[in-house]
Amino acid sequence: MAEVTLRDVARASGCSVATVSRVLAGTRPVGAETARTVREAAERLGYRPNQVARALRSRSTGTVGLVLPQITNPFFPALVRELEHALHAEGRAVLLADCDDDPVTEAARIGAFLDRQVDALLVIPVEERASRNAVASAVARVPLVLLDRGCGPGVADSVAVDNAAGMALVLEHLAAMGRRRPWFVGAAGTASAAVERRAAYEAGAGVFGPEAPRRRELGDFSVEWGRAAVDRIWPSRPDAVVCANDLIAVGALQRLRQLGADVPGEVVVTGFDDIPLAGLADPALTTVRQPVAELAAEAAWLLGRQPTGGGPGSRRTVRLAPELVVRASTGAGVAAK
Amino acid sequence: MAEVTLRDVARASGCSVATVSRVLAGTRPVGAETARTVREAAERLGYRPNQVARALRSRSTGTVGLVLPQITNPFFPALVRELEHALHAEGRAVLLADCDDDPVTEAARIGAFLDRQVDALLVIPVEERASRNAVASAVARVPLVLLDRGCGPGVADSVAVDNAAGMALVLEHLAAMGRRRPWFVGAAGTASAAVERRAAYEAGAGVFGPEAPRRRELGDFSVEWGRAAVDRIWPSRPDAVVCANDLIAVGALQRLRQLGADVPGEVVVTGFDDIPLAGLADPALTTVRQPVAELAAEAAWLLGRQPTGGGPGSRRTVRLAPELVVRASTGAGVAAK
DNA sequence: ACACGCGGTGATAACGTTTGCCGCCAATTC
DNA sequence: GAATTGGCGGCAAACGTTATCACCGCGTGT
Repeated sequence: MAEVTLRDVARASGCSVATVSRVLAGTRPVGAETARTVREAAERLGYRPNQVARALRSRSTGTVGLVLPQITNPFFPALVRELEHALHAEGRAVLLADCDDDPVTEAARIGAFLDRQVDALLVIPVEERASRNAVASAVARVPLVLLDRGCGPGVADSVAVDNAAGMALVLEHLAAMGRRRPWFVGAAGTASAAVERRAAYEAGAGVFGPEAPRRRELGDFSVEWGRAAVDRIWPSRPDAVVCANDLIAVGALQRLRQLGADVPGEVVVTGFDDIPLAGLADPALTTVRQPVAELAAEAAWLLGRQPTGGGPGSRRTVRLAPELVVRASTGAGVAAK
Repeated sequence: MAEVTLRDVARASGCSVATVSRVLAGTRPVGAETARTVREAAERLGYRPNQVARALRSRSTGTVGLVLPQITNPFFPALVRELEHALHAEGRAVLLADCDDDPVTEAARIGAFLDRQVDALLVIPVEERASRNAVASAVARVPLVLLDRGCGPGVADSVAVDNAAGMALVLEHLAAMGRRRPWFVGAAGTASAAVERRAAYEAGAGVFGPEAPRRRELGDFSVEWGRAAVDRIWPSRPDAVVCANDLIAVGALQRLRQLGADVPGEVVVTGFDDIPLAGLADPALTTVRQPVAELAAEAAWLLGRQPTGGGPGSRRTVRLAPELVVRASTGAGVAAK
């Protein structure tokens, strides 16, 4: 009932440890008859290879560390799920670290994972600047890919949604619906999603007139901020509120309804990410869906094909195309009402 | 730049590997002067102990496997967060497995974790019956505690919220608000949360009259079911809809509003769990808050104090008290309106 | 016939730690 | 002054695997 080791199987099948290892790992050709005997003995004894010993010898743990800012951020669970599945499909296990949105904790967790000899790291950095050092030093030791958020240019490979394209989809949709006075509610700070989305708004809002790009309020990525922002912009009567993510949009929606505004008649609202909450809001939120499964698959793939501690020469940046999901908050089904 | 090992530190500090190991691990008294030299050398070379080697030798990986049905279930992220923090505080890393609500996957993941020599397992079982075998066989090899859901009596230690007490709080609240015709919308199936909550409703609804315990509809734990259930029960005009979890309640709330019902005036709605969504619903949902942090702390503690592969003698079952969170869906602040 | 190659196998040395055991030297005890 | 501690430190054996090397026998090419 204790631990069955290679030795035990070897003894039971009358051959050497080396041979047993070889037949079980299929690492080198071995006699058909011997193979059968060995496999049978292994089966009979219920042999399970000790992954720790295997890892020590082969210098590969079959483990990747997943480091993220806050698992409670509703965008992440779906991503984590897809990553877990993608990695498990390759036989790799996932070590999880929740950083509590703190760069110091993040650095500590990355270090701990390195000590545990993870084969690779998947990092969703907490911050653009504050995370850079930890990421940069980790990148020298294992394959690492950045997810969802960047960390400065040339630091590591990264895969994320094309925020600019997503925002462009939103603006295009608004223009097509005849909206004229959009207002942007975004997030301050240096996180790449925040920066890219507000830059894209500024770049694309010109079609609504020269003043449009300047109509923006910056706070953080929270429901509370969405509510507060509406209080500040509502007096100037926008006919569209473009939010930098779904949480902000949900807050905006709530406050607008409290103020008696007609959504989507008088003013429409859009989000970004398409978290589960978006479809549940009332009215359901028009938003930009991130291709979560593809993001995960791409990240996992990149991780595999990356030289350990590769030089700074060839950083890849993958940007995946998002998709506009039109729901009631911009008038879908309004005609039928 | 490569791997700095104990040997290197030993060479650099002019003493043996054994001594270095001892000063770094503090496992045995060692000369003050030697200790200083060694520590200095270790620091200078940037020595980091190889956890894999350590694990192989000491037969402890400092790793626990966390196995859950679906990370995308909005109740879990908060729990995962607390567990990760609690375990990390003890220096243990967390391997994560998402089972996609499938008992077969669950068994596979548990097996994989065992092969990886996890020190312990934390399992939120997918199903009461289907998960039993995998859990029972794992329990023989490592400390294991069941979380949130049970898995049959005597299989393993478990910690969960006191569902009966939570439901009692709800019924008490409804009675105090003068409600007379409650209706229960729950989940069929054998998951312990489903069973216990509906049993508690049946047991406690007697105060609303002899018919009350029988006024129930059973489906699953989803928003869609919440919507559908309302369509079935609304014709008989309940003045309270008691839901088995927040997702159901959110669906019910949506449908009731679509049907033009006045919530909370005409009919009140309650949920269970207090997921983030609950506070965001409109009207905000009265619900039963699970003590997530305490659940996690208790589970982590139990895990530590459990003999490896302990006999079936002494299974502990911890039930933590929930808390009623009263919000607008049962009329909080209504008087002020 | 001889050398050569090659499929199949066994010993054995790693991988980087922890730890049991033994020996050394100084300090204490009779 | 010799014997007995007891604190410190080194040697070497594990932990369970994989990888390297050598070996053995047999078929093949010249």
